[in-house]
Amino acid sequence: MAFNKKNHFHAEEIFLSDFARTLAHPARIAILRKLAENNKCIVGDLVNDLPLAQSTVSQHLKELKKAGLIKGHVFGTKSSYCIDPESLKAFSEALNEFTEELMENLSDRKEC
Amino acid sequence: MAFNKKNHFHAEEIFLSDFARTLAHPARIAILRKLAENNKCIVGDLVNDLPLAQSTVSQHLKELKKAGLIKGHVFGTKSSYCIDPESLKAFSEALNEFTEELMENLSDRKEC
DNA sequence: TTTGCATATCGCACTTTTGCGATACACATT
DNA sequence: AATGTGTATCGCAAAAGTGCGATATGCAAA
Repeated sequence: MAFNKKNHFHAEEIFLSDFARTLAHPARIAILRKLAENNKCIVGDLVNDLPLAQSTVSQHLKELKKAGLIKGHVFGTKSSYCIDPESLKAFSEALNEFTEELMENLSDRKEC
Repeated sequence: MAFNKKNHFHAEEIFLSDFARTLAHPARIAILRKLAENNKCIVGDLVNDLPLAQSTVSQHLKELKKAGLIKGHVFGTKSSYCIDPESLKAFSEALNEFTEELMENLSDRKEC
């Protein structure tokens, strides 16, 4: 933001928007898909599957990790990543609660 | 993106990430909350409730509208916005399917 | 019709995100 | 020890996002 106003919003609004931002790139969605499909993936394979440079993929992995959605393990010269199921569940539930909350309020009324 | 590579990703990945991007700002989360609470809101009230200038709020509304999540109605000199329940439902379901898909794959295996 | 009001849009500055090549780094192999 | 391999990090450039004041626009009231 040009002049950060995050402090002026509620914690949960920030939590939700931060999580949404983590998913706000097709590459990161694709990475999560692949990690789930294969349970875990070595970085090299991800790079081969994605239309992005190795350094770029590495950055996206870093962001997902920072958000807590994935975990990284190093073995030898390679390293692999996998989804953190706990974290995924927490995020998923938070988002669900949010949309549920919105829809509940809506269902009471018809006009608009 | 420095050099747009959206074309290289799958349509659904783009759909999901675009939706996530729409939610990726606390102000837009807050706006959705208020719209749901009040069913609809005149812009002036939103501006009063948010720590942002009128022009900025207007821009966030524009983005939410562009994403299809809200609808705008003009009456007289004022205008009001409300959530589009259909669209909200569609988005919510898409996100759910995504996280379900991820978790299903994960539940089969233990190691990581 | 003039004036005022509510909202949208424009123009600009600043920040953040994205992408990539180059490089650093850690481990393996020879 | 030297070399190779796979990944992370750095530094930069370009693009997108954010915020706001100023202005435009469209309606309403006087």
